[in-house]
Amino acid sequence: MSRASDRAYEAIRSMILSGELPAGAQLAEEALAERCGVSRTPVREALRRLESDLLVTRTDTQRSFVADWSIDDVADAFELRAMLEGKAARRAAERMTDAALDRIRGANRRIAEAVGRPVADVVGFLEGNRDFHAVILEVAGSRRLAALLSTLIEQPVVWRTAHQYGREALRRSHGEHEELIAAFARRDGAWAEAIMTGHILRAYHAYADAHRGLAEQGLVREAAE
Amino acid sequence: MSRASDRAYEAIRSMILSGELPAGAQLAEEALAERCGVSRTPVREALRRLESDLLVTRTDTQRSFVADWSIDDVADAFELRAMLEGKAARRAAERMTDAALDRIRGANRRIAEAVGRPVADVVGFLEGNRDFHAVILEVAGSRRLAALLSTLIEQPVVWRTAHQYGREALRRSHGEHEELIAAFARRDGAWAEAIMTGHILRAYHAYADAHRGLAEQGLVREAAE
DNA sequence: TCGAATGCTATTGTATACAAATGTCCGAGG
DNA sequence: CCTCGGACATTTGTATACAATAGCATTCGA
Repeated sequence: MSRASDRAYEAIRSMILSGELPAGAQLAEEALAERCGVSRTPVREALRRLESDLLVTRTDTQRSFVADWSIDDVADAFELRAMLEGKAARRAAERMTDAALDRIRGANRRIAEAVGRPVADVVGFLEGNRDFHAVILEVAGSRRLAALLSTLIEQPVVWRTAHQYGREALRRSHGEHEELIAAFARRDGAWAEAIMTGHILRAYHAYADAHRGLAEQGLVREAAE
Repeated sequence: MSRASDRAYEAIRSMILSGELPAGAQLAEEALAERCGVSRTPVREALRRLESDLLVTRTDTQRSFVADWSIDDVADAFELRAMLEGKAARRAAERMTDAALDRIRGANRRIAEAVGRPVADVVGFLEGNRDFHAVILEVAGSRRLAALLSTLIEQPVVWRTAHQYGREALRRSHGEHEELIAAFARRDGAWAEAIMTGHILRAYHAYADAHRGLAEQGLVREAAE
C-alpha cells in the first residue's frame, strides 16, 4: 500500500460508487488532489487505475470524466461476467479442496445471518457475497481470469441499487449459493458452471427490474443532472 | 498520443516482445527513462500500462520485472481467449453488416497473398490476422469484451515463436477464416462461435508443439538467463 | 448576423528534486 | 561458520515547477 496513491484511488472510487461524483462529471486532477489531500502525481495514477476499471473514461484530449454506464453497458458487463464466473466456478469445482469448501460454507453462513436479521443487513450481505465469490476465484487458480473479472465486479449503478433488492432476492441468492456448494462438494464442474451462470444472470435481472422500477419513478437519472 | 509516455510504452513493450528485455529482468525506472530518452514520469505511466497488460509484474515491494509466462500461464491465456473470441464471433455474426463482411474478406485475402508468396511473409500474415480479428471485435460491439481481450492477444512468447509456424499452419489458419466468413455471411452465431473457439485452440496447440520442439533443442530458456 | 481568428484560462504532460523505502554487503559477535 | 545489525547504495513515491495544449469567449471582419 503506497500511501498517497492508494488513498487517492480509494477516495475517488468511493466518491464515484456513492454517486457523490455523478456520471459525466469532469475529473480535474488538481481539484481531486486537493479533495484527497495529496498532490497531482498520485491522483494521476489513481485515475489511470480507475480508467482501466472502466469507472472513468477519457476523451481524445485526455480529459477524465466519470463513466456513464448505459443500460446496454450494464447488460454487456453482466453477460461477460456470467460467462467468466461460470468458467471460474467450473475450474474451482475441479480443483476444490476441503479447506476452501469450508471457507465458502462460512461465507454463505454469514450471508444467511445477514439476511436473517430483523432488518436485513445489506452491507453484511454484500461482504459475505464478496468473500464467497473471492474464494471461488482463488480456487479457480487463474490469475488472468481473476484480473479480467476484477474489472467487471464492481459497477457503480449496481452498487447504488443493491439496497433496492428485497429480502426475497437476498434469500434466493443464498439458496443458489447452497446449490453451488453442493456442486463443489461433488467436484462437478459442469454443474457448478451452470448454476453460477444462472446465478449471475438472475442477479442481472433482479437489478434490471429494480432499475426499471426506479426509472418509472424518475429516481435514477437525478444524480447525473 | 501524449508524446513521451506513449513513446516509452511502445519502446518498453517492443523491448519485451522482442526478447531484448528477457523474462525476469528488473525494470528500473531510471534506467528505462534513460534508454527511452524521457524522464521517469512517463516511464512510470508506461510501466503501469504494461502491468495491466500482464507483460510486467511487480513484487510486493513495488519493483517491476518482465513477466515470466509459464507454459500453464500461456495455456490459461489461450483458454480464456478462445472463450472470449468465440463469444465475440457469435455477437459479430448476429450483428454483421455487408460492409464489415467485405473488410473481413479483404483481410483474409491479404493473408492468402502473404502465405502464397515464394517465401511466406509472416509479418504480412500477422498483420492481416490482426485486422481480421479486429474487425470481428469491432462488429461484436462490446467495449468491455474488447478491453478484456486486449490484455490477452499479445503475448511475448507467442510473438517470438510465431515465426516457427510452418506454411501449412498458416494455410490452415486461412482456411478456418474462410469458414468463419461463411458463418458470418449466414449470420449464424453458434456456428461462428464454434469455429472461432476451435480456431484459437488450434493456434494454441500449434504454438505448444512449436514450443515443445524448441524446448527439446534447449532453445527456449536462453533469453531468460 | 455569422464565422473565423485570437488571446486568455483551465487542464494536462513532463522534468526534476527530494523523501521514504528497500536491497545489499560487510563486519562484529556468538 | 553462521547470523544478526547497521551503514550505504538503489529504487520507488510524492511534491512541485514549468511547458504544452485544449477549451472558451470575445472581438473583428465580411
